[in-house]
Amino acid sequence: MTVKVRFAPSPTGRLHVGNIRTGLINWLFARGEGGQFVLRIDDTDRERSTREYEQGIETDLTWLGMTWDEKHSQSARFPLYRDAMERLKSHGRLYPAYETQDELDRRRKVQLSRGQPPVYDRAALKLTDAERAALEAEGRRPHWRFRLEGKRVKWEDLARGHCEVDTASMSDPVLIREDGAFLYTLPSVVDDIDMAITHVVRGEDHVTNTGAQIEIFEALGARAPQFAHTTLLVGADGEGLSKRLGSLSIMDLREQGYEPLAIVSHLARIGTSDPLEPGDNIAGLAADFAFGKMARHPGRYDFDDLARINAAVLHAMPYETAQPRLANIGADLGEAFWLSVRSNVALFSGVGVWAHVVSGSVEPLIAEEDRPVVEAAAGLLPETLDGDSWSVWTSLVKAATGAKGRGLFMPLRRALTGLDHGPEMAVMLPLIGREKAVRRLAGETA
RNA sequence: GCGCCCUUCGUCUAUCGGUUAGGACCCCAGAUUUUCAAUCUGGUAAGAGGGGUUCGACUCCCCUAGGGCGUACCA
Repeated sequence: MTVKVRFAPSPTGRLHVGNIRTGLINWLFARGEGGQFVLRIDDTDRERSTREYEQGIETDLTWLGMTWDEKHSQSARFPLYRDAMERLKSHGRLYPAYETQDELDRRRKVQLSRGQPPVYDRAALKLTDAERAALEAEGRRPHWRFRLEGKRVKWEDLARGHCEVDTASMSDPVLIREDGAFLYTLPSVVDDIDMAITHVVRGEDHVTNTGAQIEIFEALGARAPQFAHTTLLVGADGEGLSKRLGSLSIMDLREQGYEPLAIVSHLARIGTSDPLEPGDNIAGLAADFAFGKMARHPGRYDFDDLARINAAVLHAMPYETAQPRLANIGADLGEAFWLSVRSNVALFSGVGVWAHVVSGSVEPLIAEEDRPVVEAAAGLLPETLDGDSWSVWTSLVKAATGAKGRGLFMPLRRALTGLDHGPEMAVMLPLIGREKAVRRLAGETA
C-alpha cells in the first residue's frame, strides 16, 4: 500500500512553526516512504478564509521545499459532505439538537460543579416529533450531532503505540452548525475517505477526536486510516507555543532572513533523538525521518537553536549555492571571499557587512596605544597585494616593532576593517586593496 | 473536576531488567589560526520524590508532585 498523507491548513492566517511542523512531518513521512503528499485547503469557513492566505500557504510551502502531489479545496466539495450528511441521517447517526450555546454552557457548568464530566446529555434525542415541530415553529434552527456508539475505540498509533478512547465519556460531536456550516470533523473524514488517505498524521491534541472520527469512518462504511499523533511544541520556557505564534510565522522567518533548510532541519528534529543539526537537504531529512525517533513529551521550540542551525547552514554553504544570492545583493566578491566570510555570518544578509568592509567606506578603529604599530605597518605595506601579502607584511611589521600575536594582529584588523572580529585577513587584505588600506592605516575613513 | 500522554546531564535526547547510563547543544580546556570568528580534539555534568515487584530497576507496578493535551455550534 502506497502511503498517502494530507496536510490541511486553513487559509485564515499565515502558516506558523506549529502548524508547519505537522505539515512537515507529514511530508517527511510521505517522502521517506515514497508516498504522496496532498495539500488540502480547509476553507469551509467562507467568512474567515481568504484567497491571499491560501496563496501565502503555497508560497511558504514552496519556499520550504515541501512540494505536493495533489491540491484540493474543501469549499469545492460541499456536495460530497451533503451526501455524507444524508447518509448519516438516514442511518440515524446524525440527529438535530436545539439547545443554544448559552444553554449548553450553563449545563456544562452545572455538571462540573456537581463533579460530573461535562458531557452532552442527549436530551435532543428524546424529543418527540411534536416537540421538534414546536421548536422549529418558534424559529429555532437545529445543529446536528453525530450519535456516538459509546464504546472503547482502539487503534495502533504510529507515534504513541496502542491507543484507546472511550467515546462513552465524550459528547456527541456537532457536525453541522445551526447556520448549516460543516464543522471541521465531517469534511475531514469524508475527504480522507474520498482521497484514499492512508495515514492521518497530526498533533496529539487530536487524540480524543480520533476516537469519534473512527466511529464516523465506520458509520460511513469506510475503514479508518492509520493514525500518528505527534507531540506538540512548547516554547523555550516550557510554556505552550500558542502565546507567541504571531512572531513565528514562516513569512516572518523568511523576512528575517532565515534559511529554509535551517527552519526545516530544526522542525524536523525537535523532539527526536537526532542532533539539532542541519540536514544536507529536505530529502535527506525525509530519509532520516522515523516516528520511532520522536519523544513522547512536548518538544521545545527554542529560537536560539534555529539561529545556531541557520549559522551552521551558512558555514557549510558552497560558493555555487551562494553565488547567485551574493550577486543579488551586490556582494559577489569571489569564492575566496565567500569561503572566509561565511563562517562569520549568522544570517545571509550579514555578508553585506563584509562586502562593505571590502568595497565600502570604513572608519578605522585605532586605539592610542596601537598607533605606533599601525603607523609602522603603513610604511611596510607591499606594493601589490595578493594571498601571501598578509603573511609577508605582518612578518615585516613584527620585525620592525616587536609586536606579536594579538598585539600585532588586532591593531591591524581594527584599522583595516573597523571591527575586532571577522574573516581571515589574508583574504580580506587584497580585496580591500592597497589604496583603501593605506588610507585606513592613516586613520582616514575610506 | 474527569480522561489520555509525559518526567534521564543546564538544554534536546539514547537506553526498552544486569551499561563505566551513550550522543548533540551550551560551558570549560587544548589544538589550529603568529589575532577574533570558524574548525578540530578532549572534559565537566543526569534517571522528580516515595513505596513496591525482582538476585538485580532509569527500565515493570502503585502513590505523590510537576508538565502537556483534551473535555467547543474551534481546528
